[in-house]
Amino acid sequence: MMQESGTETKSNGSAIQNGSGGSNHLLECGGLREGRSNGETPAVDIGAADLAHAQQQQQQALQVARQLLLQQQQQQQVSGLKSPKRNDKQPALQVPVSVAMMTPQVITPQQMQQILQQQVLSPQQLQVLLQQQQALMLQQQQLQEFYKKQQEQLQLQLLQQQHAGKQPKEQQQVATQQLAFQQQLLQMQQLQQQHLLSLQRQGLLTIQPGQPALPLQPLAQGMIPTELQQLWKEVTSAHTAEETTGNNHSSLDLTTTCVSSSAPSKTSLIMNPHASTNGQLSVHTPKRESLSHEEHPHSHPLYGHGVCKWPGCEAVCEDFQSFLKHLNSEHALDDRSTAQCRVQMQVVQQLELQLAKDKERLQAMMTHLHVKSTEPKAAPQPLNLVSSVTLSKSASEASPQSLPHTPTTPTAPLTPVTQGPSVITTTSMHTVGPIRRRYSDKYNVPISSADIAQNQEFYKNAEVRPPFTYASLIRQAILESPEKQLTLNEIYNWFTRMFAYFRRNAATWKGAIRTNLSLHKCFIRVEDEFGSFWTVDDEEFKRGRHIQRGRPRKYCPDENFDELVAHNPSLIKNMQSSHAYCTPLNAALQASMAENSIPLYTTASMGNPTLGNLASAIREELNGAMEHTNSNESDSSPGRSPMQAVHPVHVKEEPLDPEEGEGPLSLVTTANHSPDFDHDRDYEDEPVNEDME
DNA sequence: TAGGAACTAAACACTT
DNA sequence: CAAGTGTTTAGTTCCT
Repeated sequence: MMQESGTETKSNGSAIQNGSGGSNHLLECGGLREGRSNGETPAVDIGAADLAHAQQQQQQALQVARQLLLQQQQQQQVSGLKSPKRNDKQPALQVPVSVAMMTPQVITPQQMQQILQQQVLSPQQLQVLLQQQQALMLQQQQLQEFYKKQQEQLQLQLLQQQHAGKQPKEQQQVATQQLAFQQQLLQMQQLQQQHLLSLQRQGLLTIQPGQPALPLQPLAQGMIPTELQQLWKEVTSAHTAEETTGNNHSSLDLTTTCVSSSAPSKTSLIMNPHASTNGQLSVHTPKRESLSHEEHPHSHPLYGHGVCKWPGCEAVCEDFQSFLKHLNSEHALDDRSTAQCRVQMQVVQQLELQLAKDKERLQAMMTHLHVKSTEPKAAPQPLNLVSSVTLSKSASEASPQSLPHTPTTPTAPLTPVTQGPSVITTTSMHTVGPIRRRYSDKYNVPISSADIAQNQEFYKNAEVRPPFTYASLIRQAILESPEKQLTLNEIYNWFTRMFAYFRRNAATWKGAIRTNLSLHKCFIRVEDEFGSFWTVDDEEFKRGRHIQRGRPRKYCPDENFDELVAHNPSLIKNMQSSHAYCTPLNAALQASMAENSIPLYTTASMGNPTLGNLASAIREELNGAMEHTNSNESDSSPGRSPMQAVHPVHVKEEPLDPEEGEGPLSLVTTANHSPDFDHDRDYEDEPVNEDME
């Protein structure tokens, strides 16, 4: 079990509470407290987890690159003026194929989600993303330029041939086009390969365990016969079409535009068909190569420095001729080469997808950050938090399909991501370690139902720790309920219902819930004849600090108080916590406060109108004084209601005087404390009052 | 580095 | 008595 815990800790990783080595195990061990011993396991588990995590990051990076690529391509396609017949002809093929082809390397929707969530966007990361994007754009530009040139060349050739005018025009042109196209393909592949390599170098692209040497397989020469066939067909038809349009110049321009803009996607387009029909060929790659070499003998992408650059080959070839020989013999079109090409295509496709998605996300993030940063209240840190939230949102939105959320295996490095979402820490992705995402509490940014709803499906199915604090979640659960109140058990149920993560280790998180309910002032326990339930004082929650350690016990059936409560069942926790020190008047005052701050209780707390009014008056006075005090207290009691601020400290009275009276002692003790509402006295200055009494 | 916040674990008390 | 509930404290980790 220790291992389990370790694993989970890791997997959840940074996300969760990496922190307590001891506590983490509990998460996994489902309440096996005894299992606490763990100091040792962590190390081992961590290793494995780290690996997993690294993989995940790599995948992430891969997808980022892909998305960028894809998006660029899409943009180009859209902008591409008369995108040629090619696009028209094979539009349907592309999608299915690409999807199918991606499968092997596909990141499950969940993983994607997690990745997205995990995306801890530190400034450095943003920078990296931007840089990557820039690099990609540069490459795109290069591609475009290249295609322009190619087109020009092609046109020149055409013109020349037409000049010669000996051969049947059509044949000549087709042949020329074919030549040029082959060349283009090669060049394009080369560029893509370079791009992939560069990605690799940047660490964006990593070899996946199941895909050995993947990145090393260039597209060059990867054209499958069918693809070539398709391509040529298109070329032919396209050319014909161009001819019909007449003007060579205009067609030239158009072509240039089209090609340049849609070339990359075309590649995939053309290739895609292949995926389905595992190529049998009719056209020969060798031919193509030799053709292209005739024109650019030394520019063969697979040949350089006297070495065959076919992935994993590196055979030494004295001269270009021998290289060609070698190429044709060793890397002829066979199953292996085809498979390699296919794999490479998948890689490219994935990269494209990821690029597109990540670009979207990046934009959303930046937009969001910008917006938030302009908001007066938002502090830099909250911004991060908020943005992170948005991040996860956009992530899920961007990839709705990624929501099939089949929970990944427990050992999967999912969690790390989890934490990411909410907490974009300044720690870069590599150090994703313990990112504790505490989303709304800290900065008084309550989770909106939308926040949770956005990823509701995800959290329901993925065993990912939600990036919200317990307090936030509890609040959410309560607020979501029709009555705005829930029993403890109902809160439990909400957690298990809404979050797959809370379907295990019940002892741990249930305990955490109880602790939070007790410690956070914003949670108010209300008793009625049927039992007790919890409500939330949203104002208190928004105030920020919820935990007030050492405050007097809330749960103390004091006689006077009980009576009061009997009439005002909704007397809140706040009151309870301090009632011990207070007289009924105090209670009334608190009730009034509750009334003002907690609409929910208005009626109840107003049980005694007179008291309520009186209390209100007093409260106002108090507020004035307290505000003064609070302003000095700064963060120590921002959320504290005046009453609580007044009696913050009864802290350990019970423990302190064990002799005094057991059992409901706290009540007794507290009750004895200060029968009169002596609030103006600052108890904080006098930590231990009991003794004084 | 200190302090605050969040979390976890645990102990204890009370209720059902 | 056991289980559930509620409170409190201590310790850990993370973040500022």
